[in-house]
Amino acid sequence: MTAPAFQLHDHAHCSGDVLARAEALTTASGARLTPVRRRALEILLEAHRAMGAYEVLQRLAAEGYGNQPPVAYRALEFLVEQGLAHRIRRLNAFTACMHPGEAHAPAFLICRACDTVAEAAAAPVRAALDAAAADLGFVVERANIEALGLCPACQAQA
Amino acid sequence: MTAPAFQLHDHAHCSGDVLARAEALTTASGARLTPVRRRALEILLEAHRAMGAYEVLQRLAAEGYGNQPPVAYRALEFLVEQGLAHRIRRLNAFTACMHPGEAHAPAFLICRACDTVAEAAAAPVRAALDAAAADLGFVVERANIEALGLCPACQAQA
DNA sequence: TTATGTATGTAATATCATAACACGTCAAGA
DNA sequence: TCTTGACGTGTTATGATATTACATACATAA
Repeated sequence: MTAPAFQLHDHAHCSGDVLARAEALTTASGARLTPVRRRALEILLEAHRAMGAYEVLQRLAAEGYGNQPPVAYRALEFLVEQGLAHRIRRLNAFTACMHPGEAHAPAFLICRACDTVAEAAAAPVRAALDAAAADLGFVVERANIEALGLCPACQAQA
Repeated sequence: MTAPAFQLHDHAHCSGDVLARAEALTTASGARLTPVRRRALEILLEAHRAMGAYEVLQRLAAEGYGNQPPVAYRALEFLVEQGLAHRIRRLNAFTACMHPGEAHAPAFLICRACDTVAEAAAAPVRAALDAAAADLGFVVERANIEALGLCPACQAQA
């Protein structure tokens, strides 16, 4: 387990808080946060890092859920659609969204040394992207913005 | 084959031009644009769209090169490192860079209807990303910026 | 020529992801 | 009440993507 996103914080708190908001959001939108889905989200929150689908699957299976890939992929896909999790394509992995419900275009900062992933405020980034796309007449619906580099801790070590 | 990046253009010209610059750049940097590597780049340029590694491999194998995955992955990885091609993670695919040598942080605009990929000028996007990262003390080395949406042509159809 | 680094070929395997179908549950409407 | 349809889950099977490890060849410079 790598260090939490670049700084220490009250993990139990942020985790429980997010989970509560996730419940509220899904019921509000008519979606169902079923046991598998809820557990998948909890697993991501507990790990507090990006996890591969098979890794999540393993944990789910250990708790009595199905142990075939679609079980994990479906739960994760649901979470992503609901804005409760994000997919990090560079890592073929998923991570819990730390502030669901708030409108945000996430940008991910991936440390190449310790693999920690942080979610940065990317509204200005998204705005610049929309503008660049508009120049070509392209309309952006979703965007993946992923940066690879060094987190503060790993910079210090080097 | 989908339409070239959102507008018609002299394809043979842009292709040959890029290839010539690729030669110059690699020799200048001490890297070797060997036959497989050169041919992989040509294949990407001819296709003028994002291609999967296995698709490129098939073409290479048909021309007498090795037919195992590493052949394609190594050539493509080389091209990406040299800035002659880009990897589109959302599509698990690669595409030739249309203006190698020019410093640029590419952003890709992927049409979800026709799968065409365009490379947008993303200097402002990258600047915004660097700034957001700096707020967290993170230093960006490489970035993948990929947008999914609708190209002008497909917007017109809808 | 020999040593060294780099490039390529190949086999084997690891990792990631989806299609297709069966079964169960629940709620809306006949 | 019965039926129907939508949704969620489980499972089998397979497809698609990517890498490790090792062998061989080839260039360059000491």
